[in-house]
Amino acid sequence: MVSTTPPPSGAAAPYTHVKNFLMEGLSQGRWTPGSQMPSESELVQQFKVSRMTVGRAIRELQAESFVTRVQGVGTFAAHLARVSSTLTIKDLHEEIAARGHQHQARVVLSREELAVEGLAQQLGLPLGAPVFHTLIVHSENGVPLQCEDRYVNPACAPDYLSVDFSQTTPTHYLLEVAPLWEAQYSIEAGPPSPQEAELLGITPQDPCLIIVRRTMNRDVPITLARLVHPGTRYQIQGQFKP
Amino acid sequence: MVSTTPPPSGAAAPYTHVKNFLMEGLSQGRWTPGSQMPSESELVQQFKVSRMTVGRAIRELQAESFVTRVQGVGTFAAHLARVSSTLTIKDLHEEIAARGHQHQARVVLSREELAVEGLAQQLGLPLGAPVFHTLIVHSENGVPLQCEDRYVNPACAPDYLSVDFSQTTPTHYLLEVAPLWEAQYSIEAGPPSPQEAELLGITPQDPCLIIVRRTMNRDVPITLARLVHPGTRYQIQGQFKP
DNA sequence: GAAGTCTACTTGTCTAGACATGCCTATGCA
DNA sequence: TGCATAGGCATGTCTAGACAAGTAGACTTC
Repeated sequence: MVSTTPPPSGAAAPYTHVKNFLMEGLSQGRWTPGSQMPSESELVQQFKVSRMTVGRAIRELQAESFVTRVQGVGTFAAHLARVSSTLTIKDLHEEIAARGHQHQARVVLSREELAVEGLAQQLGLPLGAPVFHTLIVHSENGVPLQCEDRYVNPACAPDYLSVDFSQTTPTHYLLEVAPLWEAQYSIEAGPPSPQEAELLGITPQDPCLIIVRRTMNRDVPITLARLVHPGTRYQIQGQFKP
Repeated sequence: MVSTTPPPSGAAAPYTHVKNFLMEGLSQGRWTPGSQMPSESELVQQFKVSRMTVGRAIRELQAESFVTRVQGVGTFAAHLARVSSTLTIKDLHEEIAARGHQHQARVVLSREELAVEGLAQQLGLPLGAPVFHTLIVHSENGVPLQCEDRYVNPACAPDYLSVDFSQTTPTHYLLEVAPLWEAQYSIEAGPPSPQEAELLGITPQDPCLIIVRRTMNRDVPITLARLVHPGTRYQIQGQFKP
């Protein structure tokens, strides 16, 4: 028993053994969606571990929504019919930096404006209230990648207009001001506006990937952003699990 | 006896108290990203609970990526600079049904083909191996919404071609055959092919939202799908938290 | 001064048992 | 037959202590 090499599979923590056993069974259809899975005490006997250990394995599967549990009844294989899943969006600056490329930001516009009707509603402000408005073009190695048209609630970031956005991104700054938030987004394909086309160096006929995102901190809207990307130069990539 | 029973007025489990305390501090900037947070033993003393209880609270925050932990060093407020987050994709059929609308599927093509080079590689099959190929147009109340061009690994779904896809969707069927999977995707904006334009009733100049998705079950590729949506009629919506 | 060693602290994990809560069913009584 | 109750079982949660493993700083030795 003088094994110097820690075997990655054999010497794993007991709770991962239980978890893997359950995951395997789920992936092989051993427990079909909705059917009852082994109880904690059965797994305790089978794996010769304590109930806390089994409980942790199952609870993690529950958090990943592979199983559902009902107190007093049991644990059941989850219905995975819905394809709702998680996928990932990265901050543009980091994405470019991760590729080892140069990120440039050109601030086209940065001023205070008065909110018109739809905007005021989206930001939860009265009609005609002052809002901050920036328009920034982000480039990778000199090639325009994103046109960022953003409105910001002044109450959440009073110093927003005095930030040098050629050094940092609005997203990054706003994350510091309000670190925790939720966002609603929509992703669609469409043509750029004439101004956006000019800023991105494309024609108004070129298809663009457009993300509209509204960010809120505890029901208080922080910012509303329209991100326009040339379809030929940008795509969202990632992976997800059910 | 006094300490074990949670007071009926407090009503929440102790580990949620700890978790809420930490969450509040994070949301109020009490611990800035990267700074060290209280150790488990400090929280044990502060909340007068056992280490398991504190550990569970912190571990859940870690799973939600609010904190990062390093063995032997401590727990730290996570850098939320990356906007990597979860967003949701729903099954098209359910999405339409949820709106109370009618979903129709027209099977344009359903046959076995021989894999050409790029396709064979993507599906992990030898060159010239048989693959299943379907081309289906999905409509909402008669309006084409999606052109689904899909290749399927026959080993994973031998009966794929005999399924009536005017009744169910390939996604739904494949979920039953192989309930657990991972997927890689890319989302981009681009023009449709001439055939896709005709099937969708649009012109080849209209911008489209194109999702390319490869689904795998434990490194075994199941299916490769190209989903083309008219930009004016379809958008991905959802919400996420950091 | 550089290299190795010791120690304190932190997270990672497990145990064995306990009480509480919720659900189902069998039993007993009217 | 109808209803109330008591078990049985499953999950939900907590405790107090234990050992392992990794890190950083202080200390000792060369």
